[in-house]
Amino acid sequence: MVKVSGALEEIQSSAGATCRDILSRALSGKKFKEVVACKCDERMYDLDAELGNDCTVVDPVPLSSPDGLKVLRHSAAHIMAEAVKRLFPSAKVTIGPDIEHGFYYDFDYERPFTPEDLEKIEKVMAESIARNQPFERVIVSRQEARKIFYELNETYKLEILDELDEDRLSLYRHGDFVDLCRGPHVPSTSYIRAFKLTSVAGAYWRGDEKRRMLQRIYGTAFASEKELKKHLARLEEARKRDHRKLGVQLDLFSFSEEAGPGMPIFHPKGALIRTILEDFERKEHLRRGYQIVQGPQILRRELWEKSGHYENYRENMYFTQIDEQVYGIKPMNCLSHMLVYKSRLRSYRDLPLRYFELGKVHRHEKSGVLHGLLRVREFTQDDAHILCRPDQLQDEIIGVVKFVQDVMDLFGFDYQVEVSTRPEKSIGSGDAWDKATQALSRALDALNLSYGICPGEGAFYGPKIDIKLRDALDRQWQCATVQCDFTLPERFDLYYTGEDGRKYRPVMLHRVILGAIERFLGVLIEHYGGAFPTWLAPVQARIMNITHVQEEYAERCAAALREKGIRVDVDARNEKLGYKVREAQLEKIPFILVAGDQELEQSGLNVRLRGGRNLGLLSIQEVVDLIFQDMDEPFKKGGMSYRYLY
RNA sequence: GCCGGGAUAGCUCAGCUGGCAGAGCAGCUGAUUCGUAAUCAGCAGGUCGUGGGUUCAAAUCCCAUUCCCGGCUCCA
Repeated sequence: MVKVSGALEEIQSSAGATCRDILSRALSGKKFKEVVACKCDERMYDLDAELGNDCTVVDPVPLSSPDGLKVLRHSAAHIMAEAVKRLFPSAKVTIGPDIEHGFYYDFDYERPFTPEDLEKIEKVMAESIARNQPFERVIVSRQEARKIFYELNETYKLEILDELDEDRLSLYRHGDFVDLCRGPHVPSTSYIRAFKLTSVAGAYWRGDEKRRMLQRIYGTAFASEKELKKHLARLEEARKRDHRKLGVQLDLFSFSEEAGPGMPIFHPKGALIRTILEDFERKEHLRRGYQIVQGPQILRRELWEKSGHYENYRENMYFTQIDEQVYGIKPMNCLSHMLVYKSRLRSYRDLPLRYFELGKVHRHEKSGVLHGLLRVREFTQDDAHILCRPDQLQDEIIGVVKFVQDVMDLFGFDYQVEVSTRPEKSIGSGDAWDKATQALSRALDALNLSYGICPGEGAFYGPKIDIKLRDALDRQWQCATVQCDFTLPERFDLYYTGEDGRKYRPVMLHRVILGAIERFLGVLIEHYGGAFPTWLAPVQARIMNITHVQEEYAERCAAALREKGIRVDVDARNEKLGYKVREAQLEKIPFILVAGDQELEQSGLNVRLRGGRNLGLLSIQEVVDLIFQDMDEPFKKGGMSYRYLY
């Protein structure tokens, strides 16, 4: 007997029965039509796969489920490959997986594909879908597979074959296209009801920049035309939240070809926002037992040699020479923090020492990776180095992660946590790595955070925790990070005197909370869609008069609010109220305060919130209280507080 | 760094196979004094990213270059 999820009765299964047999009996015709594959014990199978004897519960995989979409998109990738081979027979196929919002397939072809090629490919795909060709799974021996792909001159497939361990391999065939593939696939091509090819891009074979560059075609597919349209509309919406666009619209920052790529220029409003963020950070770090330090912007080359940066990081560094002496412009802040530690003898009683610096760093990033504020060449890190005794490491990591948690809650971010373990090229003893890695994951466990593991992704000097945020287009960006370091204390010969009077090596953590202020601000702009919470809004309130009669009153009100520390301006232009309101809305100012005759008479202001809600006439004091209350609101959850006058 | 695409007024964009560089918004001036997302009129604004070439003639075609965009690699 087999149980089918979502069906009432158990189904009698016989030897050789396929998923299709079981599911078609268990589900209504309408429901069954939507099923593209089936799942048993978390493994997906083709609808026409035979059901193993040990399978007792079968989950149908409907088209529009996450798993169904994966199957659908992967199948669409095969259909795209078929179309490409038909149009460009000498193109060689490589791999074509489904990805988060669609699929891609990489081809090796003598010339790059053009947008016009994409249209042609789409057309041929539509034909293939209209023919409703079945996807057929064929199991062959390694020998047979080699023969097939050798005859097709699919050299990349032969390379993949050589790396597989299995003796029996599965191929999928539809029409005259065959591909080495694990599956599963939709039963036939007409299951692809809505698809679109979105872009072409170069991609290295096997992701290795030393190997050949292939042509990658991206596309997406959905269970219905409606869902595809919805997806494209969502993308369109997301583009409106793009911080590069909002940065111009809200006059926050710019880039100048004359200044140089990756060098952000902050305009008054953008600079104000980052100043508020930075002040908040200074205050919050002091509250959490950090000490603010500050080092020089350029340091002698010899020091970078000592730290290992000159050997390992030189290509990313800027240098300058003065009087025969080469200086490196700092790409990281750790060096001067080491020097602060070394400036006197340290006792075990002094530890932990937490040195914090809003340090501006320069890194020569490759030109192709620059991306608005999210990837720049000059940026400011909210950087700290914690030096502690080994027995303090665990608590220190917990403290940092808790800090990250509080701050992410303050902004309302969803974030992803990853622990990266020892890479192949690394230094330090296995024991030290194990202990540090354990300390990291234990800290996350202690705070009930779920996390992924990235094996071998750690820094060469130690394991790390990365916290990643998503931008408007769902791309992930690393912001906070906690990294253990076994080398710098060694290289700088840091030590402290223990209880027994002997020398001991302190343990060191590098950590950032926001990461880079520039990147964080970029993500923040997209997160809020430019509508900053009141505590961060560069202009918190705008007072507007209706006719020139109230102009002086409006100015008087503004002075009163400014006196309380509220960032307010006055729009006294000779324009209609509707016009001024519209502009303030577009500037996403949290409070619109109207001063008309009534307000003048009653010594108050009429309050309209950013969302459009109108609170009516309030006294000046009530307006002040309202704005303060709104500024404090986000801090309540994390037990933090912040109020600053500008 | 690599592959592809792009750059026209402050912003958003039109300008077809080479033939006088345009619109809306913003700006300035004037009129209008108005109650919650755009009042009307006029004016001004461009080395068509930069450099070279082809041509009687280049925003348009070719080459180089800078920067931007989408990916790859890398990373806060």
